[in-house]
Amino acid sequence: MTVSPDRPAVAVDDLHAAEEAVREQGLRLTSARRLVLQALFAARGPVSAEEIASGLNGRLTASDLTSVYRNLETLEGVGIVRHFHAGHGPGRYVLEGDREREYLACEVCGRVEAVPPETLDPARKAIASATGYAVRFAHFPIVGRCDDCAVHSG
Amino acid sequence: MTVSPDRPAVAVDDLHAAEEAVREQGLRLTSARRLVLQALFAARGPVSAEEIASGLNGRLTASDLTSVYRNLETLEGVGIVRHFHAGHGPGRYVLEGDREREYLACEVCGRVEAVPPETLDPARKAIASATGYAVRFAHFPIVGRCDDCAVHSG
DNA sequence: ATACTTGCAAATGATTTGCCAGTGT
DNA sequence: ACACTGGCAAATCATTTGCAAGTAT
Repeated sequence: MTVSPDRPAVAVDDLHAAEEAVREQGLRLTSARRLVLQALFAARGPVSAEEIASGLNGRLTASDLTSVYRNLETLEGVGIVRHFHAGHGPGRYVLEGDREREYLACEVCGRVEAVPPETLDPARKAIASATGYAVRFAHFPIVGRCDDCAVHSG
Repeated sequence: MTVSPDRPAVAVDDLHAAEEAVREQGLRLTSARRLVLQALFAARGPVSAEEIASGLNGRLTASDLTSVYRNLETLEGVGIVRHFHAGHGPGRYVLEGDREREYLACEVCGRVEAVPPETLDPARKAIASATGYAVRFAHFPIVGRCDDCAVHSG
């Protein structure tokens, strides 16, 4: 598939719930796995695999980048993690518990902001009636110009 | 910038017009450059740098991949070419003359379809009033489930 | 003539794969 | 015990960069 297929999202509210979800899949709860989860909870927002592996730049225990990638993939399989691409550069990973957040990226200033899903429901509705597509602005952000940048240019 | 900045688009209708546009920028019209333009016109849709370099799989003269990348970048600077990402995998390049087309990608079956901009104007309007963003669905497609796939699954 | 370009090799960045040793259950 | 994992090296994919040789203007 070209884009990440839809998986049933599993919203977990804390580290403990996440560990439960992992166990429920018959997966082992290893330290590397736990570290990835900890980082995701500590980050409070989208982070790259690299950032997780570095322990969020030293704030947490560092771990092996390969394992981080493998665990992120596993956790996406479980449904508690998701990733998206905000432009060129590494993918950004988030907990599904940051539920349904969708992203807006400004093509001028580069800012990426998250909005709750309700914000985009009208747009979703408009797209559905125009094209038949049930949209999720999850894997890619919506790209445009933010207020500020629209004002300061053509 | 995280995403490709907005450039004034220059819609060219044929190879000749494209070559004029290149000349007008004081750029040289080399055979490698011309080959890239030819491929873009022959393709009638999004193509990867690799596909262009292969001469659209043998239908045209092949050329060096590095030069293709360099020329695509140059042509994006001129404003007659643009690229977007339909998912993981290589970027896809299109002529701006395929003016303002925007893309819808189905996350289930992987289909990517182009729609004319008017189709998405209502959605654009909805996003603008909800967020203040002036949206262009140009650098990334809109990801969702197409009609067919929505029917055959949850 | 000479600056812009090409083409090839090598580098880079992101991510994946192979493989064998390590460890949860 | 034994299959699931971790860690490290090496491979892969997309794209970029360095540089000497080529060529539009």
